[in-house]
Amino acid sequence: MRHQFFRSKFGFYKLPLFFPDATRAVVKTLDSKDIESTKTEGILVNTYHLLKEPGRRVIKKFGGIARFMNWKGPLISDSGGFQAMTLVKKMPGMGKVTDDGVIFKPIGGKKILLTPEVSIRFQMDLGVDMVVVLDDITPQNVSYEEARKTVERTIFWARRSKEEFLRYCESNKFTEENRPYLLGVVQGGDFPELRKECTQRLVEIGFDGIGYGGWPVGELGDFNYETGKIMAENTPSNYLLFGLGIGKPHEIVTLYDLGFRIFDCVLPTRDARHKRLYVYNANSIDEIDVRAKNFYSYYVPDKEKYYSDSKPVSYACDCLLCANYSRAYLAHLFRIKDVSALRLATIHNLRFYSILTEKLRENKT
RNA sequence: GUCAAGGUGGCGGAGCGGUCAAACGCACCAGACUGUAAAUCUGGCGCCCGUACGGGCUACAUAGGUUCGAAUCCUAUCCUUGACA
Repeated sequence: MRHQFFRSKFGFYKLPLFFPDATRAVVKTLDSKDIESTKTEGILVNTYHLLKEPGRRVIKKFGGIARFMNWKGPLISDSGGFQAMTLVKKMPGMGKVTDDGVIFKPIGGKKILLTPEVSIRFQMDLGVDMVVVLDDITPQNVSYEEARKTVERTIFWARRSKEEFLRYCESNKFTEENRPYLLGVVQGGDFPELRKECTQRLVEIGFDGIGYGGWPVGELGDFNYETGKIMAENTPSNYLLFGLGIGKPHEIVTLYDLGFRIFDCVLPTRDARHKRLYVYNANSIDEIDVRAKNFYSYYVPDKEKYYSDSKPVSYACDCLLCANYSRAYLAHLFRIKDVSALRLATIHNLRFYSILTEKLRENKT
């Protein structure tokens, strides 16, 4: 039986949940009350970014990130590996990956050594509900041999992370009931046998769930659902399956059907800032059918044809934007480059995603 | 009225005899964005034909002229801005 609920300091939340990325303890252009208004239940923050700013001391003083940003809901932190790792692998001048961890030197910043232990400790200090192990990301288009190496290192690090996690829980007197979830991450790129092996070896180490790591989409935007299937088939039924960095609405629906229950992604928020709003192809929230073939489309807010359009962006939405303002007004805000355009668009897209998870919860499959 | 500077594509603004359908910016159109170096990036943008390489047509206030060749030089006209009356 798959999990039905996500345990958080603030209670139990029905799955599935989508966690927009509040990488630096803020969903860009929104504050915590805005996020709440979109009926978004949880958010994801990033270890690497928060380690840099505001840093360990401030976090400790507030007793965790939730109080720091006044967020009262599910909270997950990412290991920080993704940023350092993808950047270092893209631009070797910025640092390197060794068995010990990632040494990363951002432009104009000071060197940071991120090890599995450092990552776990800091995430525990953040006081989140789920911590994610540091993993070695399999880059796109690498050989089997190279992919295999990343899997080996991912497993090695996962084991060290687990040990560090147990140590921390013990010395800080966490119990099985109040400790955070620990998530392992599956690598192996597009090699099914590697993903399978990685999944099985993570399960041997023992986690509360595993995440779909690396790049789920190919160069042509084709999503690799096969990996998701392999993960689901090779994990105990009480494991939480997490689609890290996933994804587009229809991808979430498909992975949900495979057993995935947690997702996080920058798409709704970044797209909003880049003038892409998501709109259900329906005339009311009740009429939305997330299993219909093309159940949503994109709306580009500042087109000339909308300059005087008095309709809302969507009738199948009850967000701050759709409930109060016309397309014409939004277009105007974007045209004069007022920051409120980004805020309203972000609020709208987050509400789109929260409606998506609401629909999945109703619609048992 | 006199003198001066100037009139370039939807707008701003380069160019000042050939390599100019005209830099660059804005606007507009299309596309991308998946554990956020991203309020970003890419492409198109006179008209017509072609998927494209390309070809044709009309264009740099208007009308003439000089030249093998003009947005670029000359003349006239119209307009704009500034200075002086």
